[in-house]
Amino acid sequence: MLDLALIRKNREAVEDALRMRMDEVDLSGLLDRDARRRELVGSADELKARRNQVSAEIPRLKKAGEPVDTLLAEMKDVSARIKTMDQEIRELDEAIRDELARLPNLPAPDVPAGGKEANVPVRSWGEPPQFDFAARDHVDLVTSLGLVDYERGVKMGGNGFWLYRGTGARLEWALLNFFVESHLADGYEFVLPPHLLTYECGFTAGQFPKFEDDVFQIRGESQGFTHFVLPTAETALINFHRDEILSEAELPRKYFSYTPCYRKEAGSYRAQERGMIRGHQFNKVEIFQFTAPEDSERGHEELLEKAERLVRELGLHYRVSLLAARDASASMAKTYDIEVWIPSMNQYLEVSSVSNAHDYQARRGSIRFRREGQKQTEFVHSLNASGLATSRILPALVEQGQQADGSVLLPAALADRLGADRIPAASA
RNA sequence: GGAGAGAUGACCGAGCGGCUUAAGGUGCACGCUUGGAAAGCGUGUGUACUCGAAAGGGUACCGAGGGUUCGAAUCCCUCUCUCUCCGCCA
Repeated sequence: MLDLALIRKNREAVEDALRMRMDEVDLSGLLDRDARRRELVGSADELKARRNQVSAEIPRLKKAGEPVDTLLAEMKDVSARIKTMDQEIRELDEAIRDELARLPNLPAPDVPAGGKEANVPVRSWGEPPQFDFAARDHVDLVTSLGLVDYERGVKMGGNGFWLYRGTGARLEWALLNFFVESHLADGYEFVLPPHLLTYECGFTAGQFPKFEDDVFQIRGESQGFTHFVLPTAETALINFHRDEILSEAELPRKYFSYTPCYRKEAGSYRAQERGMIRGHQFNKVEIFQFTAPEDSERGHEELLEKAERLVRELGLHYRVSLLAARDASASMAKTYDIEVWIPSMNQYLEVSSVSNAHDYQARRGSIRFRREGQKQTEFVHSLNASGLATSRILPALVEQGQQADGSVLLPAALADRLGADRIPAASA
């Protein structure tokens, strides 16, 4: 959510920034409603002050035996007018909040305009592996090695699901453990949140109202939308401190979660994205920070470095891009993507989005802090990053690590956990 | 799922139509006191909107929403949540 006071003061600048993300921007309706609302609040408050004053007067006059009939009549009228005004104020409040809630975040000053094509390469690490044999793709590899069972996964969950089995399940678990231990070592607090969340959680995250249809919704018999299944742990973690006021000394707060992530991905199936590149359920460890505004830039770089380090320690070739305004999530001011190389697709795919929301989510969820000695509260900044999602790491691992004999070499970080430095070729 | 109880400020807790500017206590902050501390005494102690350059006003908020009334924490209605007991269950 954007700051309405900022919009009032710098309408032109805000509209220009929004145009980087929206085709049509016109805030005049919003500002008209805001002006009308403030005018009404002023008049209604005056009438209420009068009412309070007279209400104190009446029992005094009665006690003194003075007549109060004219006052009572006046107050009856005053109360009726207040009621009408309050009603209109409520309607305006709702309209303003709704309109404000649908506006995306302002891109940070160093974010390039444009869509995907305008993304800026930041750096890359390693080299794409060269194969002197016929390299296989991840679907072929994980299936023949007995790591992932797509057919049985689909039998259980339908299209878009898979299951990990045997060594594949152990590999998946080892990856997640590797991530978890890395964040613990860096002093992040481990949080295992509910997976079914209330509407309010999705609103705070910036997921709702715009993207209500992207998540799996749980509906009650008559009350409609009661919960949704989290599409990322970010939607849970941002709500950790919702409606709280933190002290300056408590910042930054650093958390991480492991959860499966559930997404509808309706109509997004592409033949190229078969396997586990885009499914309805995948595993992810999410890292999160709440910081003071002046520290969020540093926190953002810290999260980027943490996520990158994980990919590096897995020995995977990757690159980092700064996303252009229209390629990043609408809630975020600035986002880096870490993309890992998938040889069979001849393409880099996102394994981590590292984002700084500035105060956009904090405003939606009223997450504030107070500086030492200050009375006024301020909104915190919120930052999130995958650290990491496994559903593209595993394909990258098996494809980049595959050997001529059909086995797959494992990086030390995983070999230690699995007690073997390679996955042997399928015996058949 | 059944039955009952409750929701008041950072916390505990009173209040049950105008004597409430939400009593009293605890905590916290500052001051007095002290060699230092404790105790004691004093003062202060929320969130938000709005007007204002500021100083400072005004308004709202006693779970949420609506109603009755000149006036509601207090009366009425609806909803939500929490707790206790019983049942079922991983």
